[in-house]
Amino acid sequence: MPELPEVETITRALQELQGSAIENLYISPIVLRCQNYAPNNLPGLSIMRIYRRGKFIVWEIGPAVHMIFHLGMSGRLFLADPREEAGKHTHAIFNFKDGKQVRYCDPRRFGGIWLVKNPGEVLGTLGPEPLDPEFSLEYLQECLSGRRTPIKSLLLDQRLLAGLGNIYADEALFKAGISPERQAGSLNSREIRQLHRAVIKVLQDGITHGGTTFRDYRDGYNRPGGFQNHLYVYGRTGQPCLKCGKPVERIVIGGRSSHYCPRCQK
DNA sequence: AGCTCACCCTGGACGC
DNA sequence: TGCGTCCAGGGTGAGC
Repeated sequence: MPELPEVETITRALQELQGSAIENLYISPIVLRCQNYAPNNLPGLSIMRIYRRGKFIVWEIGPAVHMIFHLGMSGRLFLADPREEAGKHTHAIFNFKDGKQVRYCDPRRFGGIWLVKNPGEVLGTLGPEPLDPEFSLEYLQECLSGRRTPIKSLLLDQRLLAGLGNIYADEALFKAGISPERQAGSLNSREIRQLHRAVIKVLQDGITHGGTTFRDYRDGYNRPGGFQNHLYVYGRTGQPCLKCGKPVERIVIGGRSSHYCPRCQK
């Protein structure tokens, strides 16, 4: 389940493609979500820029095309050795004139590829980047104010904040000492400040360790990440809290599993 | 408008 | 060993 730190790690690896020209490509129609530009016109064009927005990876191609990837929960986008056989569930392959190859694989097919002229068509509803100054304490305060929905559900809403997923939302709430079930509007200013700091910190730490490999995630070179060794609550149901020793509990909030310490998180 | 929940999909874990 | 069942979850959209 690639979230912001995983997608950022992949994006950084793929940035070595900036300046490379496309030789040929294959995209399976089953992963092509939207297309207002013909893939046949791509060969010969160069990758101008590669960047991340929320959990999306954007390739700016030629003067006016954007190829946008979302990895869902089992997707991989990585530089591959063209001589190696493509695995099952390889839905797209990009060959570049300098000999590089990128593959897109996604067994569960929750992800997808968009080929559009205007990236806003896909990214337009996203909230601010959590690691940009735009995500200020005041902004978070405004988002939570008056909301009765559980804080956990709100943190996963990409319209308010782009890039947070289940793992880092649980970790941020643990770090801030806040129960995932709390109504968002009930947090006091001290708690909001702690949550604001915690969100930024867990994402930065995740990036530092190259992301979390819980099941499927691999980086832009198809290697696992290292942050799974630094998780406090996610996936640790029944194991002792690393701060107080009380067993970590798992509950379902808004249809998503949530892991928390009933003693450390109020 | 705000909120909850079912749905999409497949590999892997688990029980009998 | 092998079969069946259940679960994971991001984003979307239906329904209350």
